[in-house]
Parts: sequence; C-alpha cells; structure tokens
Amino acid sequence: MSATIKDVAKLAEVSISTVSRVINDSKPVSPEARRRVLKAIDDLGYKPNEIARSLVTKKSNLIGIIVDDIGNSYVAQIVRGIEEIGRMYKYDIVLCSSYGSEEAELRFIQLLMQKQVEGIIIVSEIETTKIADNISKYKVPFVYLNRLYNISKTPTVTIDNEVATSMVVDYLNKLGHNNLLYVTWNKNIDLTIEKYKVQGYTDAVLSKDGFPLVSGIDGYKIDDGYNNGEKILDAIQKNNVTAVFCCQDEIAIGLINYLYDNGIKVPEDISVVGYGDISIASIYRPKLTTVKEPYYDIGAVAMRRILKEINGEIPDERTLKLPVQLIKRESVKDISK
Amino acid sequence: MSATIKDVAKLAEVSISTVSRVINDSKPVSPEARRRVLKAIDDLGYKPNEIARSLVTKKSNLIGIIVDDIGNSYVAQIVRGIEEIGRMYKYDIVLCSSYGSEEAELRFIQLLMQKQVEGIIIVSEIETTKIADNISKYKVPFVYLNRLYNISKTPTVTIDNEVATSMVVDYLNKLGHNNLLYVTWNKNIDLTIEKYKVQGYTDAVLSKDGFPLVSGIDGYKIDDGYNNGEKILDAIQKNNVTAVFCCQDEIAIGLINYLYDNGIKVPEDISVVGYGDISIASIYRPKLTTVKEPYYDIGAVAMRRILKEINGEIPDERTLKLPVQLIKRESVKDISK
DNA sequence: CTGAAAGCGCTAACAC
DNA sequence: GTGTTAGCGCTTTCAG
Repeated sequence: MSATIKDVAKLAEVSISTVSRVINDSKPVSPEARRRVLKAIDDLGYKPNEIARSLVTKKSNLIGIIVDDIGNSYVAQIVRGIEEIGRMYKYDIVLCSSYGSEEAELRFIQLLMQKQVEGIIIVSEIETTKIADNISKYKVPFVYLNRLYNISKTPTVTIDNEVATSMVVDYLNKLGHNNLLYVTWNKNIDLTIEKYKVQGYTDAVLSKDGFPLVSGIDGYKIDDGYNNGEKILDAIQKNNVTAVFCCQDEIAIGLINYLYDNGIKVPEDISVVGYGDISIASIYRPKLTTVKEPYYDIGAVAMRRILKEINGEIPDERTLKLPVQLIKRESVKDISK
Repeated sequence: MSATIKDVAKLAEVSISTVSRVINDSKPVSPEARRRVLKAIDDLGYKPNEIARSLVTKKSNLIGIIVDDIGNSYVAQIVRGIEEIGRMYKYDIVLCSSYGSEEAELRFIQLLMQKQVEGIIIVSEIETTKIADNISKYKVPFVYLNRLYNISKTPTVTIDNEVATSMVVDYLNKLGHNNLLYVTWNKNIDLTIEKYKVQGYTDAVLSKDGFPLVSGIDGYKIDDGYNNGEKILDAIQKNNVTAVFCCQDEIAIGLINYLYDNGIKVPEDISVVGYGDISIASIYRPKLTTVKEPYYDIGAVAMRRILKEINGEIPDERTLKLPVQLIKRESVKDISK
C-alpha cells in the first residue's frame, strides 16, 4: 500500500513521534530533523491516513448532510452554502438523499453517526418530530432545515415569512392590485410555515381594508400548480383577481404554464408572484417576481452554527432569521395608472 | 463517549472477539452467547465505530465525488445516480465542488485519497489531462465524466454523440426543415465533444444533399445563448433557416429567451432543438425538443464500474456508451405540409 | 528536542 | 465455540 508514518520515520532516521510532530507542527523539532523528515515525506509521497488520525483524535472532519433530493435546485444551493463554509474549516461532506422517506432519514442519522460525523444538517420536506428527537439523543450538533414545515424546538435557519408575505401585498397594492388571491398549500396549516405566510398576507390585506382571498391546493410542486390551474383560474374570474400570489415558485410556474397553455398571458392578463426564488425563476419567461429565500446563505449559516457548536460554543438562538428580499421581475404588471 | 465493543463484551460477559463475531456474522457463535451480546448491544445502544473498523479492514466504504457545481441540474442528476447505486452496496459519498478550478480538483483528489475513499468519480467541465494523470498514479478506481470535453484514455460513460446529432437532423428533415443551423461552441473543436456532434450533423445534412450551416458562439451557458441571440438571428435570416439545433439545452433556452424578448415566437416563427434534456427543458415553455443525455443513468453506470473495479474485476471497455434518445416536445413545428 | 510506549475501537489470526 | 493477542496508522503522554 502507500507509505505510512513508519516508512517516513525509517527513511528519515527519526522516530515516528518526530514525524508526527513535523506533520502537525505540534511540538518543536530541530531544523535538521525536520529537514530530513520533509525530504522523506517528499520522496515517499507520503500522505497521512486520515482514518487512523480520526481514530485517535476523534475528529473525523466530516459533516453529514441528509437532503430530501439534491435534484431540487434549492436543495443544491443550500448544499453549496454548507460545503463552501465547511471547506474553509477543512470539513468534508457526506451526502445522503432520503427522497422524503422518514425511515431513510432515521437510518441515515444512525449511519452517519457510525461514520463519526461531527455534525448533521438535514434538509427535509417531511413533517416529523421523530427525526429531531432521534438526532437529539446522539447529542451531535445539528441543524434542521425544512422549507415547508415548522418543526418546533429544532435549531434551524429561516427567513421571516410573515414579513415576506406582507411585503408582497404592499408591493402588489402599490402597483394597483387590490384584488389578490393567495394560493396556499392545503395541509394542516398549523404544522406548516404557511401558517405565518397566510397570517402575513391576511394581516396586510386587512390593514388596507382589503378582502383576503385564499385558495388551498393539494401540493406544492410544478405539477400541482398546473393541475390546479382550472380551479385557480375559476377563483380569479369569480373574484376579479388581478394578481395571484403563490406560496411556492413551483406552483407559480405550474400555474403560468397552465395559463400559457390556455392562452392567458402573464403578466398582461394576470399577474403572478412566487415564493422562494428557485433558480428557474429568473430563467423562465416571464421572469418571475418572487420572494427570495437565500438558500445559499441558509446553508452557510447552518454550517457556521454547526462549526460553532463543534468548537464548544453554545449558539444563543435556536432559530436564526435571515433578511428577506423581494425580487421584482416581469410577472407582475403595473396597473396603477 | 458512546459505548464501545469492550463495554458490550463486559456487559455480555464474553470476549470482544465474540462480540465482533456476532456483529459481523463472521464465525459461529453459540445461541446463548449471541443472545447475551445482542441484549448488551441493545441495552447500550451500541453502534460499531466505522472509523476503527475502516482502519483495520482498509475499507472506508466511501466514494469520493468531485463535481463542477452541484447547482447544475444535470450534475445533480448524475450524483443521484451515483448515490443510489452506491447506497445499494453500502457506499457513502463524500462530495467536493471544484467550480471549474483545476487546482481544486487536484487538491480534492489528494484530500479524498487521504480519507481513504475506495473510488473517485469526477464530473468536470474543464479541459485537462492533469487530473487523469494525477489520479491514475494513486491507482484507485475512477471514472471521469465531462459533458464538454473529450479526454482520451480516461474511463468514462457517455452517449454516441455522432448518432445523436444525425438523429436530430433526420427528425428535422422529416418535419420539413431543410435549412438548418447548428450552433456549436467555439472552442478548439478537436478537444471537445463538439467534434463528434458537428461530424454527425454535417454528415447527416450532406447525406440529404443539404448544406451544413454551423455557427460557433463563445460559451455554452444560458447567457451565452441569449447574448449571441442577435448573431444567431442574423444567420437565421440570411440563410432562410427554419430550425436551429443548439449544442446544449442552455444555449437553446437562452436563445429562445432572446427570441421571446424580441417578439419572435418558438416554434411558430422558428424551431429550436436542444441537447442534454436538463430538467428545465420540460418545464420551460415551449417545452424543449432535445436529445436526452441520461444523466442519472450515466451516474449509475459510472458507479457500477467503480464497484466492479473495487471487487477486483477489470472492466473491459474504457468508455461505456449509453443509448441516445430524442425527446420530441414543443419547440419544433411541423412544416412538412 | 526526541524516542519509547500506550492506546484509539475494531478485526483476524491463533490457540485452546 | 471462545478468548487472547497482535496489529491497522496515528497522536500523545511521559521520560530522558
């Protein structure tokens, strides 16, 4: 196999301790000895075995990350943030995809623990408290990211969803849209983040003496937006809605596709706003006006929190809130004049 | 810390070897001893330390994967394929993103070797032979995936690009398109896969007594397609082109965006075909007609090859070719009548 | 400054 | 069947 510390020691005619010392800069070594060791390392192309090192130091320099599906662009962005920050501190990432299976998530937690990861970040889309309970008992630093559900008492990083939705309402009002429709996702609303979003939306509409109209559909994917197009269109027509605000970019895009396929133009005939700012939002035509959830930053901040905890600092807040941003693009028409 | 094999042995009143035997099913153990060990494991919540295990068995059960950017949807699909197959054989993935830096790729190879990964898969978009040379010297199983460049003598998995482009020409001809424009990427063509694609395109057009028109642009991203829109449009008009075939979906989408922004409709005014079938291709409107590069399968097959090699089998072929498929959607108009 | 030695948690001969 | 023991490659006391 490849050279070990012993080989280096022998070649350099020093003890393995000395070799270890020069590798780690852990203790003073005479210039002469260091020179010989360095030369031996170079000659042998020696690279320390991280596995052996981990065994003794108990530091794997590995962070486990369990994602729902890396194929989701927002998930990929989060992972980028995690990795980039991890990289700065010499942490590597081991990636597991659960595809929405709670059982898989549970299994991966265990598997990652066996691999001695020093922290775990979960990017999930399911509703469960089991995961949080389960991982807590291993007392490893972890952060739980879920763009849909609101799992209480779990360290997480998010945005202020209530502020975000009210911001959109204000913007829409300013452009002359007073008959709005909010398309939410028909789940037990107390468990999902929709709770805050609907709240923010409702309050904002009410504060302008408006009439908050909400429509619930059965899902949050592109297909769901498309398949519920008829239902949504119906609500639009019955209520003279001029702008529809979708709780996810995916729904917005599915809806626009439906409208497009049915000869209705966005934003000419109807304005549409999304939520998330997934990567397709800016590529799609019309470019989608939406609320930016800063996925990369969410990942980066999550990783920073893990790192802090690894270093023994107890992070103060359980949930970190990042600033929200409204991205104004092309899917909303100004009808104020 | 958490329980070790010693703790289990003590609690079960057997030796650590016996515990090891029941964990690994490596040798017969009396029912009674097994029962006690199992109980002790359960009581202690014992989970073997994979790091320690790896050190002695020399099996990390880790596959390193270096990607250009996981944010690219096709890359994510490849990774999905890799992970899914790996999972079947208890292999985990450690992910590194190079963002197009050769230096980073080189550094990651070394880093992964130190982590004792049993194989490496690289999903790159740069042109280099250094990587291949470098990794070869570690003699670890590896596969090199590059959708742009044609790195000779490196194990890889791809599709038959020449067949693919000629297939598109045939299809276009059948729908009445005889004045085609192929948009390629303006790089030293001998190094890129465009070599095969242009060849397939040219041969097919020539065989139908056509006049192969090719336009080279400076890049292969969405922006490049957009920014070269004017140039491409110019070529279209000068040559009465009815269908343009882009060497990447990204270019096709950028181009369609440009045309859309300039009031030209696809496919009504001009037909467009892409290459790749990235995930946005089917979401975008009009849905993009394109050549499917089976990314998931490419990842899966790459992983299978690695696994084979780990098991001592010497895979026969250096480059595996997967079947190509033409995905007929909406961006091409039938003008044959 | 340097080497000898213990030991991280586990597997795999090797005896019994 | 089962226990003892020798490492895997490395870090880290502890003497000197």
